[in-house]
Amino acid sequence: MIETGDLAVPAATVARLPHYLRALLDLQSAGVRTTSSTELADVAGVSSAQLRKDLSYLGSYGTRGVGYDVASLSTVISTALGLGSTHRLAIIGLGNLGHALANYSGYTTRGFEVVALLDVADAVVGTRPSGSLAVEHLDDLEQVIKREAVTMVVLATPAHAAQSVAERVIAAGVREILSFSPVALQLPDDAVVRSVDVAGELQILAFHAAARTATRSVG
Amino acid sequence: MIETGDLAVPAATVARLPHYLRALLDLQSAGVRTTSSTELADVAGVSSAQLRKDLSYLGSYGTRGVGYDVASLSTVISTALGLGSTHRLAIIGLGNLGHALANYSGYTTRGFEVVALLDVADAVVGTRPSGSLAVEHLDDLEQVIKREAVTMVVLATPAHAAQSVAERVIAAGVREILSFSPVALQLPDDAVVRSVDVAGELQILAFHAAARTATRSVG
DNA sequence: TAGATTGTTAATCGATTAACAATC
DNA sequence: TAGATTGTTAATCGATTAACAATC
Repeated sequence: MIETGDLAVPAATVARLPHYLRALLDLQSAGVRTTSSTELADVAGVSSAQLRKDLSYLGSYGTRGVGYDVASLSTVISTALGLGSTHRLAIIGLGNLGHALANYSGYTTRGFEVVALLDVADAVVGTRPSGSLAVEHLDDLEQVIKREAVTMVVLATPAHAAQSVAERVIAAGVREILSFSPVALQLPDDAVVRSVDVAGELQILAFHAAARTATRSVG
Repeated sequence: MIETGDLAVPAATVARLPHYLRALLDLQSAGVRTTSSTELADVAGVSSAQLRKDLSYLGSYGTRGVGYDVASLSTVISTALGLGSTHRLAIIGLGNLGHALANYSGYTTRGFEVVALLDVADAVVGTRPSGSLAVEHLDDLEQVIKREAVTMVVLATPAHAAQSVAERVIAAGVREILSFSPVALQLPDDAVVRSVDVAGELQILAFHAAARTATRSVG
């Protein structure tokens, strides 16, 4: 359960809210004005029971017998997700992945803005990987976070650097980190870290592939 | 529960096995030969009770009073994850992200090999984004999958193309897909899809940030 | 009113935690 | 033997599902 002033939302529900928002925006751009829990759940890839249960944690925004207004429900979810205010991102580490993340168009669209890029390599510092922002040196991390009022950090450094960089980020007052390093960061409890581990995801798929083979040859 | 010939492993446990493997390899390269559930759990970022419970699904590979042999436990987990055989990957969509994924060094190392790159853009087909492999045209998807004996696909296309490309991938006999498109793919039950949604992860962080603010201002 | 669909309750299921007997 | 640490059992907790009363 993640407690907000007025709401208490299970972590599993929070993790699905972005899917619902995406599904609503898809429906909206397809011209759909009103939807049902069945339709929306279908687009989002969950069961209608789960969708209704999840939405119930946010309040009661549907109309019995009718369904949900697409536009207003997306506002409700956007607001719950804190996308009203803009989140200012710094991307740390501009290797392959950091470079791609700097050029990713996904956040600029809604609620997120990349305001700083940082790295340690002389070859990279000073360049403009996304055209606009120039990469600054990691030595200046604390100043840059303060100057740009950074509220979230995307960590795309090599694994061996992730822990120490994360500590500096936290010390500088940032609490939200999205890490692409496959290491468990040891940080204070009030830090929120989400991790994306591409190799790990592939290994999970490999487990399923192995299970399929083993099951087929036995059963 | 994911059933293998001899094992039944909960999905939540499977999702943590890559962390354990990573932690073991870290310990190994630090020269540690024997570890305990406490130490390993610490490095992997879980509780020791959870680690022991998870490992128990794979069998009984520790020694009471002593701990676990780092090298042999990593073999056990590697094998369970199906990393003994090599998995042949095709990356579809070579925009920003696909380009970064093609150059990612993480998989080449262990059990995974990128054997094909596919895209639709004339400007990209024929180029060699990672130096070696040339990008082929998506029209030839089925042939390429057969020719290269592709077993897993990494989907990095724009969202609107993801569903139809995924259907072709499945029809061509591939069952494991790692998708970077933030859409719920509607596929047969025997397909295994893992999704990575960067914007979604940021939104989850934003929820936590909003919760923090709301709680602080109330409590 | 009759039909549709929400929001909620209760039942089920799965995952986590804690504690300890087994055993090196 | 005494100390350490696993593997497992039982208790708790959280998440999902199903069913339906409320209500548009």
